[in-house]
Amino acid sequence: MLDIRLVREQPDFVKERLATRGGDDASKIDELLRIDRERRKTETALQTLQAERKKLSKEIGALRGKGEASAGLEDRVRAIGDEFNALNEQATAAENQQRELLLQIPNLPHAKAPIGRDASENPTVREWGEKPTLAGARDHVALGESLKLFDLDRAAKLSGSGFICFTGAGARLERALINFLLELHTREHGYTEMSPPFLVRRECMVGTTQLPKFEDDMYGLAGNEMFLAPTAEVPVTNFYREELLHVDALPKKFAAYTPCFRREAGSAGRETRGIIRVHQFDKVELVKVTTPETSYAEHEALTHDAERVLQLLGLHYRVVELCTGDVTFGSAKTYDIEVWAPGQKAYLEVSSCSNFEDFQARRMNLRFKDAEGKNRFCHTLNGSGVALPRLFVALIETYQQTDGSIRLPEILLPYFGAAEISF
RNA sequence: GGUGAGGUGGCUGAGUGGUCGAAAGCAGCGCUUUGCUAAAGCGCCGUAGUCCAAAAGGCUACCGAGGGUUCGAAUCCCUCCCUCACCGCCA
Repeated sequence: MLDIRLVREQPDFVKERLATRGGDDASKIDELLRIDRERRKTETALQTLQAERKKLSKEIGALRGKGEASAGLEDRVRAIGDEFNALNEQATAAENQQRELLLQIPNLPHAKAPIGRDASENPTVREWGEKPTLAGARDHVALGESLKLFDLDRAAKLSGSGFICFTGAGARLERALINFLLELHTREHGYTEMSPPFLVRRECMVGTTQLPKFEDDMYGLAGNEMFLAPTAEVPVTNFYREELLHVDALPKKFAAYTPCFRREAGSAGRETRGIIRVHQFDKVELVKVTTPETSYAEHEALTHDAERVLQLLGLHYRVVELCTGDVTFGSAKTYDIEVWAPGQKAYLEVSSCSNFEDFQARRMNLRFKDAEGKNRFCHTLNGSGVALPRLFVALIETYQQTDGSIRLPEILLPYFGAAEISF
């Protein structure tokens, strides 16, 4: 969430930055400022009252110690109590209102973020490799069916539409890719592997900004007290929530494989062919906790770490920077990595690498003690490294052979145990 | 799931109704001393909110969270969360 002091001191700047996202956050800022004024006024009155009560109570203690009467004073303190309760209620209400409102307001896009309305205005930052020329390329659904890599019809029988069940070589390939990704990021890119819980508390979902705004997209359990994590970002970023880290311990770098659970409410019919958008998918996620000074350098590095996956697998991709109208709720700056899928004749988003600056850290009270001994909020970052089903799609569509088999890139041999998938 | 013991500052840990924002130790910072490494002595050292134009400073809150009792709560009571130990069940 935003720093209330920044909002208070530079409301026009905040409104201006928020306006680049589109939407009507300016009115929320005005409301926030009104509540903030009220809150502080109430708190000041409350504190004066408390100071009075504290002083009198001490006098009573002193009188009693000497065995003297204190009934008059006690009556006055009792009277203060009623006034206190009323004011206290007001102060608490204002505080809650302020926090709730702050939780609804998105992060300020980075000062240099490209201005734009929606995804169509995202500039391409770079491209790697070339589109393979495949005459009559089949798409992954046809390939998957003929090679029995997955079974969508029977998965629907188990769990409904939008679920995958990998089978045979498909299941093996999925597992091989997970191992390939984890090995790459932990052995070569210096991330610490983490295998976190998939089920997380409500507070964690608030910490990483999935809640309260996007509750409808989440799978909640036990009366929505717990949630199936929609990404490993949630458990991994919240790992140090409410902690004070030492500056020397930063940056923290984690790589985690987890399944991801998403309702995808409202996205029916959009990019839903085959296994491109599903309710449960595997992903290896990269998460960093850094100082404010290094977060942008770490962001570039994290993006490159994710790109390296596609480079090693020889898959053509492009990196786009999300414009102000498309950047996600909590992010200040995001790169999407989109891999080319010849069967789709389209780029598929396989990774979204974001710098949240202190937006998440403030929500989860994640701080560090800097060299001067001052406590400051950390910066948090994450990016997919990468999402499995779409990688799977690009891989089998890119490496399909004219005879219907798939010849895998050599680097996967130790993980998959074979060079090709055929009948 | 049951029973019991606990949750105090960055960490360890004392404190069972008022003078406790909280002893002591460790870590950190500053100074002094000794020819280095090191050690010793002295001092400083929690967080957040709020008042003031700001600094200085003041005030308030915070001893797991939320309620309650009381003139007054780290301390007593209730609920919840978490940790540990033992028992039960179980992959």
